Amino acid sequence: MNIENAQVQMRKGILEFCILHIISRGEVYASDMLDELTSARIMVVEGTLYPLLTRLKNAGLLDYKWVESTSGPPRKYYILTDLGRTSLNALDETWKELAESVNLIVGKTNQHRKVVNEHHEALDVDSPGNRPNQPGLSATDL
Amino acid sequence: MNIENAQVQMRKGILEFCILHIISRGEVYASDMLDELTSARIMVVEGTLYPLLTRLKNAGLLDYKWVESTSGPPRKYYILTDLGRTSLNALDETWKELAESVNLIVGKTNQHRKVVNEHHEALDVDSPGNRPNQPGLSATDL
DNA sequence: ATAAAGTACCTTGCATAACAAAGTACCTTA
DNA sequence: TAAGGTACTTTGTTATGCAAGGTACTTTAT
Repeated sequence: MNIENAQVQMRKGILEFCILHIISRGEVYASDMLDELTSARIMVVEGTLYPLLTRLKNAGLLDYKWVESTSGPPRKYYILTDLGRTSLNALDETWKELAESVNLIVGKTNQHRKVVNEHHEALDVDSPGNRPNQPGLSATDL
Repeated sequence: MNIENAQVQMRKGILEFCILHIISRGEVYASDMLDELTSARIMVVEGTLYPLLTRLKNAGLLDYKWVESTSGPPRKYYILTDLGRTSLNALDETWKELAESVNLIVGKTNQHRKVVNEHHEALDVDSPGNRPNQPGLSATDL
């Protein structure tokens, strides 16, 4: 396990959520989705996206229709079903809660760092006083 | 695939990140971690946590020492290695970027909903005018 | 003593999912 | 008609979450 792996893991869970969001705004096909995900700096490849779309279709969250293209093979344009819309609302909640949970834990760490830092400053007779703008220690990090 | 599955997926990626954060604040053993994760409403079971700790240890991000307990079997107290600390900093960045990416996509959907809604209102001759505080449509959702 | 309950850590087997890579098929252009 | 582009699909590998069951140590109740 390396750090890149962990970063990949972190992105994994939210993919489905993002896909549903993108489709919720109107009919799109796979390349449209890849474009938008890329522009949001979420890197996804075809081998991930297509099976995911198939799973969501089989789960009844998506539907699609074939549309002829003027420049290439026909495309599968996806839309959300009613179930897909309901699920997306639920996932909106889940995302909010998840972000809250993580920020709670990260915030607690920053709080801890701050306390430790103040303790060290109190013991440090050579301390020049306040040290504003130290990385990771400002109140806005909470 | 059901909606619960998607919610589980969403939580998956951030587990490692949260564990590293908790350990970064000082020596803890598994039950301490489970308590904190639970209080942050992140549900994890032993069968998930122990293998994860072993993986992080083998990857060189964690170290541990056995400590006798006054009320039960000995405990493994974990600490971060230097590599673990470096990795945590990288994951802090990753989390920030991920949250930004997701909020970008969710925000775009809310923007879209707003436009669609305004369009419908403009066509709706029976419209009583502004409809403040409609769910999911306020500016603060962005 | 000894059984029962509590605590802590570990392992096995299964299901899911991301991804790389290779494949199929259709369309346009040279 | 061959080459290149676009779009969708499939296969095999790997990682991982988790349920369930296991080992081992300690305390408490009988």
